[in-house]
Amino acid sequence: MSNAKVSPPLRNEVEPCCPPLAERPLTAEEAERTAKMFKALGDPVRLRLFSAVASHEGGEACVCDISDVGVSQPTVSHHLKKLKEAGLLSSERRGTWVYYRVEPAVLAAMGQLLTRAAAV
Amino acid sequence: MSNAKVSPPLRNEVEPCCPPLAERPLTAEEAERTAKMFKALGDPVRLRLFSAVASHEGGEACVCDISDVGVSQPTVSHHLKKLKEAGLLSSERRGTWVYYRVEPAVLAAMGQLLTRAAAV
DNA sequence: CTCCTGTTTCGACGTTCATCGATCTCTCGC
DNA sequence: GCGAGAGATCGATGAACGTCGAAACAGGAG
Repeated sequence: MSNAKVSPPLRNEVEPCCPPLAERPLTAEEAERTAKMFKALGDPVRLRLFSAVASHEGGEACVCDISDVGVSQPTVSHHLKKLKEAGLLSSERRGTWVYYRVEPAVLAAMGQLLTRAAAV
Repeated sequence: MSNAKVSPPLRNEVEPCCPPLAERPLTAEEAERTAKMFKALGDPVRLRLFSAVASHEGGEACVCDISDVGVSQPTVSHHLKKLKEAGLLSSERRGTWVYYRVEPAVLAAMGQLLTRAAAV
């Protein structure tokens, strides 16, 4: 791929992402958008990686600290990228190491999406 | 796994599903179990079907009422089966029609799983 | 019993995905 | 500059998944 220079609006403004599941039937695009986040957490390895980052102090962790999930290093990097694309994690390079941290706003949105569905 | 009778130090006995994501790093089997539920909601069609059931009055709906999601009817049935296997829906036959309803307890557990992760 | 309607199951097909080894980029220390 | 370590990217491969049409199954109506 030769789009190394491309830098589109990749920022996921996820606050208005999705209405509660029990409010009304989701439209096709709402479902498309929301399903991406659930799908990101729908893999055991990704879920472990995410949990490892979320449970680390400060809500952030170096890749080297969480790479012990039973898969190869490229696979870990691949899954972290997926989580980042889903808007659940953000990454920052500090010297030699890369740190990932959770996005609490997105998590809260997903949580309310479910709890409000249960409340009704 | 053959955990016919588990009685470990598991204080959250709400569901057989999962500890909060930010409590500690999930183990392999915890992640395996939890990921199944997220994966069930990780498909746009399934999410629309689930939302359609959840937003219907009484939290239950006939298949014929929610089959308008843009895919063939066998596909709808397939996805409803997946949601049922994930423990998110339950089905009941009443005469000619089959009604699906949401499982509020599982939803609440998933919600807390996320909101507590965000709270920390 | 026979037809009709609603729902599930069965194969099959094409796509997506998780995973790996090899390679590349970036940063630091010498 | 050069080598070493940490992560990311690339290309390939096998498994899992979503989708469909056809057929089977289950009840109600005539």
